[in-house]
Amino acid sequence: MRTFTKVMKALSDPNRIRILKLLQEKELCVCELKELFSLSQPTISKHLRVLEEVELVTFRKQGSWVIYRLTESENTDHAKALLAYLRKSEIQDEGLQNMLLSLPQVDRERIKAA
Amino acid sequence: MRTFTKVMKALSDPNRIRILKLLQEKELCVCELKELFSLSQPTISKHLRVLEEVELVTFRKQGSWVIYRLTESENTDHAKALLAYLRKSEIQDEGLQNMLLSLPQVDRERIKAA
DNA sequence: TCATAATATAGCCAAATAGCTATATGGCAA
DNA sequence: TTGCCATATAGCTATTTGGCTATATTATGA
Repeated sequence: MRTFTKVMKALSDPNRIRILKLLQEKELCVCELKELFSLSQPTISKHLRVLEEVELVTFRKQGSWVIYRLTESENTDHAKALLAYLRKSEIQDEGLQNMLLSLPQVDRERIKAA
Repeated sequence: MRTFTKVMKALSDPNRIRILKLLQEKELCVCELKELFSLSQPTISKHLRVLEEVELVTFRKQGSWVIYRLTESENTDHAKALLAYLRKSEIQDEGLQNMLLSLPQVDRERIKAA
């Protein structure tokens, strides 16, 4: 029960849904997400932690970057099932649409150079 | 977006999940749910209102009873999709198991007589 | 080694939430 | 009517949550 409701709670915040929908397109580091959102870096990190705690996302470290991606696997637990559901769901949201449009221009190498 | 996250939030409380799993078995009035849960009647009513607002449940009135049931339909919106998911999901919870066991004995006619 | 960039953690605040008690509303029966 | 049962609403409280700023941590590069 606890697992289920924790996953649901993780999915009940619009910014976390936006993060997941963006990660559907490609893996992203915190600094890239920070550039896409109008949120402070610690707030982004906190959301990522919530998503990671219920295994909706995982990360790898590359230098000082922490690069997040969706948990992928054929498991049938709630997190995986709901990620699959989210993937096929159309989520109407202007903010998200704009982020998806600017996503191709977002690039950690460029952010680093700046 | 709002619709999606509101449904998720409705599903992020253990007692509301228990209510939905019980309604999977049969429709129930508030007084029957009150007998199953260790919660005050207003708290039950509040949870039902949350579920009703996102169309996870509907109700009909019969005398002074308000009888709730799962929203059933072939629609493909989030509430319906997640009800279907919940229906096929095993939710491990001792409290819920016990309620399911005593469910056959719960009967609004008997409660009325008492 | 030291400075800087990327990220995480701590701690604060305002808003939301889940519980409660008290009270209002609506239907039915005497 | 009047009283009672079932339910809903109002309003309180403790806790959780999503945001922030300030600070700690870690990796890189000069």
